[in-house]
Amino acid sequence: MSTERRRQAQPAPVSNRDFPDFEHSLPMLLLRAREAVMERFRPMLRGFGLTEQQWRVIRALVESSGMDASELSAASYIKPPSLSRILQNLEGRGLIRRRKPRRDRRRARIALTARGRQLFGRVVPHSREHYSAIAQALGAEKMAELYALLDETRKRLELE
Amino acid sequence: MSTERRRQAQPAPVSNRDFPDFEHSLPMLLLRAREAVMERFRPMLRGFGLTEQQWRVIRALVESSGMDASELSAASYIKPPSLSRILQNLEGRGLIRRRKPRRDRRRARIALTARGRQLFGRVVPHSREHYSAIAQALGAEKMAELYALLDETRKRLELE
DNA sequence: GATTATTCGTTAACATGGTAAGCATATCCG
DNA sequence: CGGATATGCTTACCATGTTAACGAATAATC
Repeated sequence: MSTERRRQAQPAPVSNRDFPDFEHSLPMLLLRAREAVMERFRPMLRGFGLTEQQWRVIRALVESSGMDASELSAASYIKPPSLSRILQNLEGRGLIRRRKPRRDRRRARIALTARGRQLFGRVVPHSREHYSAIAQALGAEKMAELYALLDETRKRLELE
Repeated sequence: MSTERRRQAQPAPVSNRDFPDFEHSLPMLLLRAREAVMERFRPMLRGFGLTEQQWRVIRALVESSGMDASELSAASYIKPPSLSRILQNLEGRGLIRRRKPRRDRRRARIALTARGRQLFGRVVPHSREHYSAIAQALGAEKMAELYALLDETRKRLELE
């Protein structure tokens, strides 16, 4: 870091006080932190032919043996239009299955196939490793703090 | 939940312990927190015909009167391919300008036009309002904690 | 019970994310 | 010098994000 010239007088060029510096805006910090985490997962998932979002869908499905598309959308935090495309993809690959309940034929019950569960089982150990590495890099304490803060942040901002 | 057959012999249905619940994985928490914040900004930006990313680019440019595309990419946290398209868009609307330095004609100097700066000026007050609302909802204290934690998280995870 | 309003999922249209490859220009180095 | 390498940006391709509108099916209202 030999270049030290960027630290000049700068008569405060427009951006100032209660408008946070670009580098320090909350959305930016959240984005960068998330990117730092995901950089570790993506290559691994890609090795299994999965995107981050496809993996989110599979994970959500594992925990409940079948849900409506709406529930799945909420659980995976993927909006219906995106989810719709993702499900087409996963169905085409035989990882999930869609059924139409007779009583309400607007809905679609989504469930993992055996193939889907099997893939999940193959990915989990790798995922686990990354989580461990992250937990170790951060320390259990800061990790817990961060979790709590993020959750409260979301709660306080969502309702209002 | 009348169907109880999925709980068969299966050597522990894979998902458990040190593999965090889906709802509580770090990437998920970061994503949801960020979404809670951005939900407030997007409609406002949309009112000015801007996407979140276009706004990031403009903000980055305001703070420095001209940068190379690479610097801009790093500053706005948008990868070169996306940035390239965004710049075409903004240039077409007369919000930014591109110039080719003579000494290195691979590079591209990007700068805001007067029109671009003007738009920035019109958006800032609204952006400020949202930031205030967020700061108020969270409280200055938690806000500071969160900033520090996020920044440290990123640092610890990026290098390794 | 026919009309209206809601709901659920999908498609459409445009913009971005992510990876790989392309192309031009600069730089290295024998 | 001149060919091999590296750099800066763009294109290409596929997947997803975001908003709006659509279509089928159900629920609500009179």
